[in-house]
Amino acid sequence: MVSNAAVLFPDWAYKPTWSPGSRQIQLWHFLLELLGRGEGGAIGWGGEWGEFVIRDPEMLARLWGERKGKPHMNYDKLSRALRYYYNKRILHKTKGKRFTYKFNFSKLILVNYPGYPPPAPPAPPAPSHQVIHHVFTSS
DNA sequence: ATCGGAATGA
DNA sequence: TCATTCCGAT
Repeated sequence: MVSNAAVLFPDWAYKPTWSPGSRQIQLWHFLLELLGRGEGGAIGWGGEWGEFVIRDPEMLARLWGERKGKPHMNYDKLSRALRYYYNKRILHKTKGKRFTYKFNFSKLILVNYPGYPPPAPPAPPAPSHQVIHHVFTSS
């Protein structure tokens, strides 16, 4: 079966909030949750890596509203929250494609890690003799 | 549909 | 800080 790629993050990727003890589920966590679940109707992965399509905007809003205890949530308001992710570089819009957005996975981890370096170092890179190195300058 | 300012809440 | 709400502009 063509399974959805499970997108799992290490614990520390799930951003602790500024207010300890009152952590709230974040929208992008919720989206990943549905996406990873292959929840069917409301949302699904798109063509490119990290791209997703909202098939049923109002349904998604309903689910999000239930999770947050906001019965009057709708797509207009949910999408405003998505737009705030643009500056944070968590998401961007796939222009020209209706209801289609794309995760910036590489940024997600960094942006949400409270103070590098990570306590648990990732797998040590195994550089081959043939290396294509791309240097990213941090902002 | 999509964008982003502004006020407000938790 | 991350939304929620409202809304005028594109």
